[in-house]
Amino acid sequence: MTPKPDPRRRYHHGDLRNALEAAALELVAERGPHGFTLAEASRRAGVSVAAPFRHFANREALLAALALRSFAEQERRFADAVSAAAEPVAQLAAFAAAYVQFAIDERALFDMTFGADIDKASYAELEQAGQRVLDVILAPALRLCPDPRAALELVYAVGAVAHGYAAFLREGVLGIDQEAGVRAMHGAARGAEALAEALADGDRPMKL
Amino acid sequence: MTPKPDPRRRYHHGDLRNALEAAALELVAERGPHGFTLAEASRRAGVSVAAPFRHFANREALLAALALRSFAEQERRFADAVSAAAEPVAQLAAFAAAYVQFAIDERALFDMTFGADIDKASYAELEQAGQRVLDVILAPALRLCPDPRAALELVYAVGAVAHGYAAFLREGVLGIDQEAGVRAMHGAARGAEALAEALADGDRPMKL
DNA sequence: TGTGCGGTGTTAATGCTGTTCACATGGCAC
DNA sequence: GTGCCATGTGAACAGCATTAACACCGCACA
Repeated sequence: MTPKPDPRRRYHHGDLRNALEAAALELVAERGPHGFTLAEASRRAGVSVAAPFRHFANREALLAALALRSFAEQERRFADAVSAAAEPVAQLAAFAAAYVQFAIDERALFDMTFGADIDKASYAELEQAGQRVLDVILAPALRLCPDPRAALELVYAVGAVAHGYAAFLREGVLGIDQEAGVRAMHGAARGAEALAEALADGDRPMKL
Repeated sequence: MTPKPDPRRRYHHGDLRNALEAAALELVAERGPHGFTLAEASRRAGVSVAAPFRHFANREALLAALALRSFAEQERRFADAVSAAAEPVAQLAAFAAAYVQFAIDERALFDMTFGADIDKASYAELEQAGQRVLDVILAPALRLCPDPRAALELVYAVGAVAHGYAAFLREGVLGIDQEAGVRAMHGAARGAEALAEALADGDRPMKL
């Protein structure tokens, strides 16, 4: 046998950090958002249960690292989606649709960012990364609402409707079949359009 | 010492089920959504760690019971809020505001219903109770959209924006001060109005 | 007024978890 | 070639959910 038919057999794993993150995502995908266990991830990576602590301060730190990756991936995807549309309203709708699409395609990654066991206050970078995700639609919002304060409100409104549909979909509120996903994407996109047109400057402010 | 300076000292607690639920809510309020532990709740109720299993099949069942209480309380509150408004659009806005208000006032209860460790599929009553919460705005939605299918879409859209703001607030995305809560309520209410007017029949369907 | 049964509690034990510690290994800089 | 340091190991600990066997005691029934 060559010395390493399986890289995990070596005393030094070589890429344990990534292996652990991958195993964690696997576990979340298989067992749900709380099915992740340091011990099980270690087992899958072929190392002892103490090994992860050389790479992460604790269990939460591993989850935080994954949440960071999730936000980065979201930012990338949503920026692509936004830049594929021309008009601000369409850009906001594209963002909302992409948000729901991400929750479908990368359910495990999506689950890391909300409701995971992460005390966000302990990870300042996480908050910033989360904000950057919403910053993706700041430019189109500003084209609709030149007042920065109003634009920010539009950003949050569109983010809220997108996140709401994604959360409903994830919880099965809209059903568990594939069509539920399609309805969620359409609903989110249509909701974003409605909010954009209602909150855009030039329209009358809503009564009360 | 008298035999029972503390009612919890008796061999039979008398109201352990409720005591455990109360302790669980206390723990979630103190330590966050995942700070709940059967063992700690038992300690606070003054019983052994095995006692809870006389009242709940397992840890998840206790959480499910609380989620059920949460949905019931939501239904009650939201129905009140809706019936306090006259016009359908205002009713939807009142629902959204009340939704966020609930997330503020009863954070622990709110946390039980989303992202808790409950496998909803195992608790059919939970799904029904969750649906009933949204049914609260079915009547006003039907007044705006006589077509039941369109009305349901409006229900989900308003629910999504309300839930999105509540989730953002809970995660600190909108800030952690009291004013963030106010902004979330206003945003949710305004978003609900915008969605209601955009999706109401008689208006032109959104382009695309 | 006794009596026994069932619901509700206890103790003890199991196996899993996160975390820490002292120690082992081995690749890389010198 | 040698020694250092990052990265691994194994053993240990405490806390957790869960189960099983046993203890208590109030209430229905005689």
